[in-house]
Amino acid sequence: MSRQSGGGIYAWLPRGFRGRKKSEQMVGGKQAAIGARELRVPTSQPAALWRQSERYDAYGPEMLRITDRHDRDMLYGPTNEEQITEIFSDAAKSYRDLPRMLYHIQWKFRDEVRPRFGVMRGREFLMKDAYSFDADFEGAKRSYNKQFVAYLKTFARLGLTAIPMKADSGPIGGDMSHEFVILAETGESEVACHKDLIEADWENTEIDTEGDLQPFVDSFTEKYAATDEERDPDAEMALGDDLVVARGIEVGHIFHFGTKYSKAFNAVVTGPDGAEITAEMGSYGIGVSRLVGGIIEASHDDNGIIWPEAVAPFKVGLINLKTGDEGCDGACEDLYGKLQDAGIDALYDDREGRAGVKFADMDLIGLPWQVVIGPKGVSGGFVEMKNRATGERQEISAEAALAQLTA
RNA sequence: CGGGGCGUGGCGCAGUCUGGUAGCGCACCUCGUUUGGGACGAGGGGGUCGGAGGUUCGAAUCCUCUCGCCCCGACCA
Repeated sequence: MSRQSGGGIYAWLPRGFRGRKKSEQMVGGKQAAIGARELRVPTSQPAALWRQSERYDAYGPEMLRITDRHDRDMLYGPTNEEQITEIFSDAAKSYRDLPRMLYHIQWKFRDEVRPRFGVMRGREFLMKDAYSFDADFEGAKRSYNKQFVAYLKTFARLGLTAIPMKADSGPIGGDMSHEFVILAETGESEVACHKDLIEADWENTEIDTEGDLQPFVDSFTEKYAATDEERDPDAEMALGDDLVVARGIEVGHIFHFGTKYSKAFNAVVTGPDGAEITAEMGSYGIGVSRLVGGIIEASHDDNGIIWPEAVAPFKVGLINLKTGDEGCDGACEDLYGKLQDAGIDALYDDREGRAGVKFADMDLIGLPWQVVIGPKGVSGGFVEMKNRATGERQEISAEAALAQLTA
């Protein structure tokens, strides 16, 4: 899956990489669906940019500072508001350029005092960041709500129960900052919320993201949900049996921050009346590398990982029980070829070795489906198809298996 | 940054107290027997013991310095 290269720094090995890549695509797809456009800004940044927003000195030792050969101060980006705002500022001149939402998926570095939980909290990590630019607060609120809904859909698609919890929104105030927390046994802190928030099925809820999302968002935010430091004993008491307390991992954070950066970078457009409008901004993050850790944390059993189909490195694992046997090799290669032709990602175990090892390894890898082909099946004209999550097996023809996987 | 711990074949560890030239399990390679749920036998390869300096006839082991990593806390996607 991954291998540590230094404190809080990890290499992604092929199988883990595929899972991460799928997660990226999934997360990105949900951003595109609400109209965000993808771009990419560099990992290394000039310190001057951060001096302009007065964050260079404010950021502290978490920022990895670098000096280049000309003795210029640079840094490995812990986040990207400055770059994106500067880009927007250069390009947008008219109110007609608003609203605008941009996102990217990029590596960041935060020199955490104490990295831990492996990829869940590394120093170098992959993050999806979206930034919104609106003409006024009402517009910013619409953008915020779109992201709110997109986040619910994103996490639901990954089989995760992600609960939006009110977060500290700093000097801005209001309820325009939420952390999305998934529940997992090894979460880093204790969280509490109304049980309705956990039981909701949002993946299959139809939501018109162009309509008024406020009532929908309100239906969440009016229910109690709090991270460790925000908890309210009185409110929890009042909930009684509706209260759920569990460990949580923060995988996303959305917030509105007004004009802090648009002022610093003169992100100003001309309004319909010729007056200048300073863009209202918000930013919306999802820790993608952390998410992969969270998915595995939330979805495994004693035998190994159970990948959600949306982000599994491969959809199906093909096991040749008797490599070297003409019938088994032929049947496997035939099906493997057909799966590839159909565009189905398949992992083929053609190792020589004992059946038990292959079964155990495939369960450990945790692909959603397994197709087992052995001498019995070859002579009987069937393959065995197993669902990793339920353990359900069925003996069906190779054609039926193919049909089911391509459906 | 405070507190604790650990660096010995690819992985997990023993050996360190009480110095005598490195061992175990797994993995790997070869051959044979096995073969639908983590096989067995025989043989084999691989480590200047994190690094530097010191003490000593002799250092994985003792001393000094240094680097790295892990865990607990305060902090973060």
